[in-house]
Amino acid sequence: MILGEVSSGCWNDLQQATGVASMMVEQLGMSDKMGVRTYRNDHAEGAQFVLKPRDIAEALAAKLRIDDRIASAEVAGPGFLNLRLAPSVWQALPGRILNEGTEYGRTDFGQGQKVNVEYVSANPTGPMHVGHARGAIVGDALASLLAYAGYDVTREYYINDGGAQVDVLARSVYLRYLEAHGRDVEFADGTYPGDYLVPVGEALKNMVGDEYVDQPEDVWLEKVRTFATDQMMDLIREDLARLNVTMDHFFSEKSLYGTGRIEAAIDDLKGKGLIYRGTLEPPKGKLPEDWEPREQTLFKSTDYGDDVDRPIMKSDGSWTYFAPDIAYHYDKLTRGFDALIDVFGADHGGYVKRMKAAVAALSEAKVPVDIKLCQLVKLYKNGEPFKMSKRAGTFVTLRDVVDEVGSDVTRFVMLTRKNDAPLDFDFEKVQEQSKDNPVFYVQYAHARVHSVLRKAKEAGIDVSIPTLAATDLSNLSHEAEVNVAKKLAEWPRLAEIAARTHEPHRVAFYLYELASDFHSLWNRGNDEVSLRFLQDGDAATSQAKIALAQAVAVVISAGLGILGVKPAEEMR
RNA sequence: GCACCCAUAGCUCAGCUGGAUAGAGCGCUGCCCUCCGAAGGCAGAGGCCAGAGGUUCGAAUCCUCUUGGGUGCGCCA
Repeated sequence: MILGEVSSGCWNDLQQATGVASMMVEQLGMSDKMGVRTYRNDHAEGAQFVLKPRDIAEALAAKLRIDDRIASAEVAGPGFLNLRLAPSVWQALPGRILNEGTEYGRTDFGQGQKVNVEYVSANPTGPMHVGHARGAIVGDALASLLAYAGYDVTREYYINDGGAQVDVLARSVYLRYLEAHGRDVEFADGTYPGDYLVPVGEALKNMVGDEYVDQPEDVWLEKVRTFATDQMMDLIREDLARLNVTMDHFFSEKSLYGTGRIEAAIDDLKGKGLIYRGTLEPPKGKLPEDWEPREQTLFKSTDYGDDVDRPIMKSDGSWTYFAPDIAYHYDKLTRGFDALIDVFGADHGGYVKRMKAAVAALSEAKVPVDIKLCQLVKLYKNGEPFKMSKRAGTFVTLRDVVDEVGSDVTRFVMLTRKNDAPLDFDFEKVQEQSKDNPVFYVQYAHARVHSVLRKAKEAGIDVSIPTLAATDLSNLSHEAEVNVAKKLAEWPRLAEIAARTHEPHRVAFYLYELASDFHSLWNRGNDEVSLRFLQDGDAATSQAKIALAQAVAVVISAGLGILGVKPAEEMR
């Protein structure tokens, strides 16, 4: 569209390069110096090289210079094309951002595809701990990010209420129940001794009185199990609410049993010839002491890249954990999702391949599944590794963390690292009010904008959004101001990349950079009065500068919104 | 033994589909607050991107191997 007609054998390449160039320019997503790829025809196609990269770049530059949004276009090096955008391009941006609000940066990249994001999925056997928190936050932010990028997102929690661990829970609650009746109880290995079950035992007593006392397990187990898991889920929901994590759907594993749903999923695989009776080789290395070869029902996951086939049924005929999980993912597929994302803890590493194999088999490789593993969170206090063994047990609960530093800080900090890298969480550092604490730095930038707005209002300047959006910014041409505008310009592209790569931490890093550029501009105002946002007696200039500042606030709000963090209007 | 993840400045980490001189904070060095927007600011030093091969016009990025870490490994979820 920028180029006129080009008649050469390189038309396709030129078209592509032009597309890239104009896309970058249109979306303003690039810095003023961008490297346009020098292209050459693929040898495989047998096409001939007619022009040298430098010549092509030269030709391209000549055409690009015609566009008045391009201030200069110069060829450098072996064929790089440096474009400098006209100041008017940057100056037009804040107005656009103010008009669009936090919608600026929203894209239709996802094209409304249905994506299911499964996260948290902590066993309903106790309160959430810090490890769960990271997965919850990463999943939640990823879901928001995808929604921002134009996907139709469903947030889902898989309740593991079908396995042996909830029987253990029930027995543990039963012990607390007996305790509530004044009995002396002992918590054997394989029960949950945590104090958090004390009120659950009491609640059970209040509900059923002494009905279950001295009764055999088959009388009370199922009822206590249901009661206890419900209580635990209430606890977990409360924890999630504190963390500002929302779910669209809670899916019960139990609902898969006895309803033919597991069988249906396995039948699907059976129909594809992927289920068979067989005996696995013993694992190499550390051999389980009680190993003996047994014939089991296996899923042929090796057909889809797994290392060994996986058992779906135990030798006693009951399902393994894997079977309901297959059924759960089968259910997701039948609900018509175009893509699945599972956010798991690092301890599920060995589970990734078989799950991918199962989804690939069930969907005939049509539905991609991405499994994000969140590495461990190491807690520190005053630089010392920190372990809290409070009443809840030997782990640090999510509630402890949120109570101490707040949900905003917890969320942001948990997103300042790639999910597959371990994370250090230092209670002191995350609350520090300084430049090396990204949470504070980003919040502070937002607060500063609001401080400017307050002062402008006091000075009687109209800072309503429509006014600011319509303000002429042509006198904002200082490098520090342009830098901020450029950073703002990156936002839509950044959000899209973060969504495409399923990496919400990129948003956190971007916000830090934006805040950094903004603070830098602010600091320049210390020396150069002309760079301050409020210009005494010059409402028009003030409005122009405030428009830029407000645009920063808008983008920070949008970014923090994705991360699930509330922007601060003032620092205390 | 096998699989997955990781290795970037002294430290903690960024780095989009491979592109120009690899970035930030801390720490270090130097300069800057009697007043003005300093819960600081500006500038600088500091890197064979673990090592070795390979693909490519071009590699921190892709492939193979080696070394060094983390995690997981049948009837636990």
